[in-house]
Amino acid sequence: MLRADYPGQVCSIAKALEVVGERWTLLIVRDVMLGHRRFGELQGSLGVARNVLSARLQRLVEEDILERRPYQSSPERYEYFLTEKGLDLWPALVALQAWGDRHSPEPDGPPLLIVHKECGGEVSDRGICERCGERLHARDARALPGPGVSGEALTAAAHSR
Amino acid sequence: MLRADYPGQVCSIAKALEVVGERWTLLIVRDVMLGHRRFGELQGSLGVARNVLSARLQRLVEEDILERRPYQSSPERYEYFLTEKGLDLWPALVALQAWGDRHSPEPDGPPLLIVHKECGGEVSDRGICERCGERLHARDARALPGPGVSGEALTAAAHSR
DNA sequence: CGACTCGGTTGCTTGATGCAACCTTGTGTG
DNA sequence: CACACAAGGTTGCATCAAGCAACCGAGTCG
Repeated sequence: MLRADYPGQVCSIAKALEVVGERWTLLIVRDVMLGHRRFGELQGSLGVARNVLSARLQRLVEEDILERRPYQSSPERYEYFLTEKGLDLWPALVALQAWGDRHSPEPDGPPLLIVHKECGGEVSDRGICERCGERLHARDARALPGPGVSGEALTAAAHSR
Repeated sequence: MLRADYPGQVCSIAKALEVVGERWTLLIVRDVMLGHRRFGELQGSLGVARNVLSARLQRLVEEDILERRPYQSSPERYEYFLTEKGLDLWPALVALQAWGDRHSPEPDGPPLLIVHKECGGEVSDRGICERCGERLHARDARALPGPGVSGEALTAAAHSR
């Protein structure tokens, strides 16, 4: 997506999409949620062009969705973490994932399962635990490889390629 | 957003964004949910370029998110309606709107309130009625101008500019 | 007969994206 | 010491999508 400003729109969806509606942005957020924190890791996992990734990360930090923290000095190297604002995107991502699972399903089932950390129940499209009924937030849930994920993809993920 | 294909991604979020992640697409879906059904109406409301709107509508119809129905013949004129697949995007839109409201609020409050048709209760970011607790779908809810919408915007909306 | 409406399409310009090469700071190897 | 390699970018260039204005075709209105 282009750097999207939607002039004249009063709508909050438009405002949200101005930030997270650019191409790659939501996928970057998802990847950070899944534990990818470093530039190279994100680049390899997403296959996005490096300059574009660089621009998106900068914008996400500016918008206070990601935080950039050094994990070593000399040479300085950085990791990206989600802020509270970034973590708050979780329900939207869960809803999108559920929509994708429902309407263009993998033959063997969903590639990624989201489960409630505490009770192990599956999480619904509304971000609510199907087992215990609790209304969850990003930190309450964990993603597991689902039945639809292929062997090679798993291996690739294990090597965090 | 560009016509986004995210090669090599197994993720359902990526699959969802391939379709609805293009620039303008989600805003078009939102607009149709709000009752804008015709080409000119959508174009005026969104301010999107006509060729882009045309391309998006075509793609949305191909993807079975919208349905194109004639409402008169000679000359043939068409309206766009959401399919079930399109209506299923509602939870994602609600989540995005809630995120926008929370993290870049209008000074006077949200521009658009979503309420449960039956009981009039406000709808949470999870698409659940705050009053009666029911888990809602697109057809169960209605959007009302909220406190944050300015007088002129209301007038403009009334004239469906 | 000319102006207007609706729902587009066409052509041109601008700007974002994809790709490969390069840079900088530092470590490991022979 | 020279060389290769790693991480995290930046730069330059080609391509493709978006924005804009003009046009089109079928039909209605005055």
